Amino acid sequence: MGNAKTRDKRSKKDVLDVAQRLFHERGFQATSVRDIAGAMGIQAGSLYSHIESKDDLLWEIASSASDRFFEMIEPLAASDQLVPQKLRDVIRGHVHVMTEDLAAAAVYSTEWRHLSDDRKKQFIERRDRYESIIRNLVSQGIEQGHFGPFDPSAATLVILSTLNWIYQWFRPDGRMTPDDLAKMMTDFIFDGLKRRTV
Amino acid sequence: MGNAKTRDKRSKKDVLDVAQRLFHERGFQATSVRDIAGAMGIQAGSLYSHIESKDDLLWEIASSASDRFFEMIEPLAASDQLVPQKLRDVIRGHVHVMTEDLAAAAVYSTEWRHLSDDRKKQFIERRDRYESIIRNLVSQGIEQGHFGPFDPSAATLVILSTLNWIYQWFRPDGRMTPDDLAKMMTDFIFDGLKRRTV
DNA sequence: TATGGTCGAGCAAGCGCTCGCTAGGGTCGA
DNA sequence: TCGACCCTAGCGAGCGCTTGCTCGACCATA
Repeated sequence: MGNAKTRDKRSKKDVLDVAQRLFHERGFQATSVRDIAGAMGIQAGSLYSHIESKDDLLWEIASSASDRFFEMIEPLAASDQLVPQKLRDVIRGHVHVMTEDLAAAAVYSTEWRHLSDDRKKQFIERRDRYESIIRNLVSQGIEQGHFGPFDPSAATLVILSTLNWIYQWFRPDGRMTPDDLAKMMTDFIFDGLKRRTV
Repeated sequence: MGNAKTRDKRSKKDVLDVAQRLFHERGFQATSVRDIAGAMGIQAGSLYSHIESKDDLLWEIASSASDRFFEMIEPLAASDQLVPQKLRDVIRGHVHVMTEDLAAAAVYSTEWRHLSDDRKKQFIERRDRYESIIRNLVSQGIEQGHFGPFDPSAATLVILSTLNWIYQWFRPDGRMTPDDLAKMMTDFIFDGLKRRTV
């Protein structure tokens, strides 16, 4: 019937945006395709002119988030900075990738586990590769005497814990900017809570 | 009493144990009552001589986990230790409550959001009260000059991020014991990654 | 004999997804 | 310039299946 609204071009990207917002708010399993369609003002069946399946939706959101983390980390890890500075840059980069799209960050951090088995496997492999880049930095930092004598794997997981929970509490309209958050995260991870009597 | 499998008395506790294990493994929404019953070797309908509803199950798991955190923190916060020592004790206590029951920890950390609206509200209130006890310790530590000049709210959330992600990666059969983990967590949160040249 | 746990059939609602169909816009040959 | 054509985005009915939950019948134990 062609009023103004229906004439707006809807693309796959629109579906992805709505879907990741709802996946963030309610979780993947608790979001039906009717919910997604409803939030776009169309019928459930109509979604399928844009997408193949609900699982594809989750996959595209999760894997493109994964891509963004790699695009961020690879140049930083390959730079000729000292190891502690590289790690600082990576932490700042990770915070920025997350805060730029909190909904995607939520999918990347938790909703991926509802992927189909083979895609889940792929996702985990990629995520482990990302993790190992950070673990290498931590290991090198320990070997070079910059960092204390931690277990590199555990230390890496603790760092990523801190970073991956951000989507749970950070609100872009709060009093902290992403830059504030990134600075705080690096300070905290490097120096901890204690006052330094430098 | 009972010798064979079917002769064992099944209690509500058995259902809760199985349910929280599955909620941990697959998430609340992805676990059907038939899954729970199946894992116990009975039919779905039979579950309902033990429980009222699936929502009740989630509520009892989440709120009894919440209880355990309060039972741990209240005496510690009321002790006459110095503030930094209190916070160390609380961190260690939090790690132990989590590692003693990782499945319950998972429900406490993430699955609570599938509670019905009024119960969710109750849960959040309690969790916020727990959080505020920690925030008070952090604030006092900052005022007394033990800790650096952080925003107490943000610092508290960062601490809890680290702690609440534990259920995602800690495995009780791994090479770290809960005690190792607790020690590492306090060291990390207090001193950060950097080597101290004390 | 009374009771509490279990079975298994079954209900209404919701799920992901498919289907035949159509309105409207763009393209193009005559 | 105009009709014939296709394509895209959407409708809405509905399929096969699963969901949380109910209920009468059954039966071993106390």
